[in-house]
Amino acid sequence: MTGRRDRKKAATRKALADAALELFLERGYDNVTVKEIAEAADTAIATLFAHFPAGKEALILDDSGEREASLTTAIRERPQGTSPLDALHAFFAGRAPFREDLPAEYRRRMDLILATPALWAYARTVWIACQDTLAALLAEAAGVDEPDDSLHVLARYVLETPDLASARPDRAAALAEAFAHLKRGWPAL
Amino acid sequence: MTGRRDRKKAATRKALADAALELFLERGYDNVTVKEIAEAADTAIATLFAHFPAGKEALILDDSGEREASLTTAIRERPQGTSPLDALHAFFAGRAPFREDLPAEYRRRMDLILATPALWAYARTVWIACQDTLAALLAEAAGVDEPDDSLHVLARYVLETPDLASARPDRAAALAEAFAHLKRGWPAL
DNA sequence: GTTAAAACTAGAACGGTTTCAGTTTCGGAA
DNA sequence: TTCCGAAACTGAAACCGTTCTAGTTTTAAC
Repeated sequence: MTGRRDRKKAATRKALADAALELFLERGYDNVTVKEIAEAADTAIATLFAHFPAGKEALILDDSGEREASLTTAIRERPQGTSPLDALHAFFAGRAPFREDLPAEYRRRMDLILATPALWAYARTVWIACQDTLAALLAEAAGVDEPDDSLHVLARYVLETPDLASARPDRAAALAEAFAHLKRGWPAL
Repeated sequence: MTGRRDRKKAATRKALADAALELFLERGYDNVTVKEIAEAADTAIATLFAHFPAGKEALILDDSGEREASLTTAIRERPQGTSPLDALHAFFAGRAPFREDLPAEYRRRMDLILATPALWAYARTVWIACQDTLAALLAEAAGVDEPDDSLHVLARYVLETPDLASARPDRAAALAEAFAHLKRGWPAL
């Protein structure tokens, strides 16, 4: 399953992502070209795009379903007596950029993303892409078969909230405010 | 004020926008290059970007503050006894892509936008850019001095709703559903 | 009529992305 | 062990949107 080939492939991918992060942190996202990244990782540009077909942004914001998985656990394994919306609030409040006490490594990375419009926009689209999954999870939590319009709307608002709250002076307060209103708007959850 | 120079400038701009729309409708947004558009309008590529610095998408989605103005009237001049949220609901329900009985000219254009991810995404960002304006309008309607987190959240959710509702099978129903929940979530409005 | 600003121009350059044809590397079947 | 085919990788070319540059034309104002 994990032969030499797969190990080498993973190594190439990691070399690319590492080189990209280092260069971005050093000189800023917009001042680094994919050619430089490929050279730093000692690969061809075509190889870079073979590993990250979603483009330059994906070098930093590697998705691979990790988001959907974390959302799923956040809802499915929430403490008893906790509403799905409270679980989601806690989920986001415990992550960057809302949680403050994170290792410097994470923080620098998040600061880069927050400071780079292209990266922040891409991060948002990756979260929004979870809308169907989240709507299904909410339906499950509500004991409904299929998510209807109402749950899709809620899922979208929830996933939009981090982007929105991050732009406010007090991010955590804005996040809490948003979830408070969502709870009022969807009292059944 | 409107001398020959301004008239010619406006003509050039219109020639570019017209050529773009015609070519896009004919062959699809992604199958038309800016070079072709410039040639069809008999201008240089540099001229195209001088008129539409926001890029290729702006050839179709010309902004120029028209959106903010229409939002402002929708809220300020709403019928007495109508809540701001009802006014916004009516505002969006009366526009493409929610209103169905529009001239074929508008419809083809909107179908193009809906069918082209780049255009649809750009349209969304232009609407989202009205967030501060809408938050201020909501504050004004609520008799508050400055919009707080709560109103900024609401403004964002409202502006996000058309994009969201358009992706649902019954657009108008999804729009209504979303506004119903927003009204519950912000009962003061 | 002169002048200066503004519109326009052609062409080069840049950066992200795709494509292509060809090479190397490896896993698995024979 | 050998050999075959798939997969990773490569360099180079091409494409497209966008910006830049240096220079030309047009027009408004004095």
